[in-house]
Amino acid sequence: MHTQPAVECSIQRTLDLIGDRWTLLIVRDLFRGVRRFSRIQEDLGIAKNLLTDRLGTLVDADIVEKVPYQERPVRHEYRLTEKGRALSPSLLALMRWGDRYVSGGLAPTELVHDECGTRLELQPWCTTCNVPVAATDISSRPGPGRHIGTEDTRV
Amino acid sequence: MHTQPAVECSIQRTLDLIGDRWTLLIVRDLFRGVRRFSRIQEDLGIAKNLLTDRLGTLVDADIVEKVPYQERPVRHEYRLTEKGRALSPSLLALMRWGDRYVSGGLAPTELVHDECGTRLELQPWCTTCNVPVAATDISSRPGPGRHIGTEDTRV
DNA sequence: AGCAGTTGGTTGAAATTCGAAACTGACTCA
DNA sequence: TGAGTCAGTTTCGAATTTCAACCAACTGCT
Repeated sequence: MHTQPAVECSIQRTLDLIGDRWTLLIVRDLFRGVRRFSRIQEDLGIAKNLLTDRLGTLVDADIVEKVPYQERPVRHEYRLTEKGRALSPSLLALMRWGDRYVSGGLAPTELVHDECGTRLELQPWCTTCNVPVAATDISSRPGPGRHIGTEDTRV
Repeated sequence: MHTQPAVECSIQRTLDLIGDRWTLLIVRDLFRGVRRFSRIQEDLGIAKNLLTDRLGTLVDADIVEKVPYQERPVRHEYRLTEKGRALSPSLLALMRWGDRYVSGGLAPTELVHDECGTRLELQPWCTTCNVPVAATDISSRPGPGRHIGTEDTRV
């Protein structure tokens, strides 16, 4: 069996993995098609040794894969795996929050649905009631991945 | 007029503000009702000087407010503002990602709609087509908050 | 063949940030 | 009076990050 991290919170587990100052920005660049070491490095202004380190962590975590795009010399680019692409809702949520509260409501970049051009929103959505759910209408309860502890807390 | 940050990306602006190792965990604790300095400190295991610093940043950014909960001695607790509560989709997205990819599909904690108990999901949703949108069906374009630069890139 | 240029790094020092523990000050309660 | 709590501040050694230089493999140009 594959061992679970000790901490009993998926937010914390996630942030332990990708919650430093650079990692999500690297993932954002990969989403935008910036996939090569040197392009990412100059785009972000990150130190090269840190980029080496962070990309290694992402590859180890199976969020990113290193694929050769040419032989002689062998050069690689970094691509998001399915696990990495699954971070898109998180990035979109952070982006929409920034649009609204840091960029003063004026989005520098809009994300749109390919097929129809509609700007995308991201809301917790109740599939039963078919309504958007506000933060104040959310409760939490222990789920199947809980090993110990019982407390029911409000979100 | 209120000055915009120099960087032309709401993800980066957001992460510059709250993208360090502790800040989102502090916000998560506030969502969970852990609101006092000492409770947050022992819950997270964060050094007290850092907690002082991060809470100060959050208050300055109007994400958190410091409200007295008693006189003699004056003691304060930290509460999320509306801006802070608006981070719930981001936290939910990170949590669902962690549930799926770090916790092996077994959520330690489930977030549910108060009124009906349905577990909440978070997906980019196209309000025109009324369908969930996958990462591969998203494009980006410059929005009204863009000052310079023009590139249209794929997400 | 010789040489500059590109890519994707590694190495090592300096600056910055972090963490643990000690200390403070205002107050309570016995 | 004395012990305890809460919300910090200060201090200092340790860890992390940054910055710059260096390197190796290969290219294309002359």
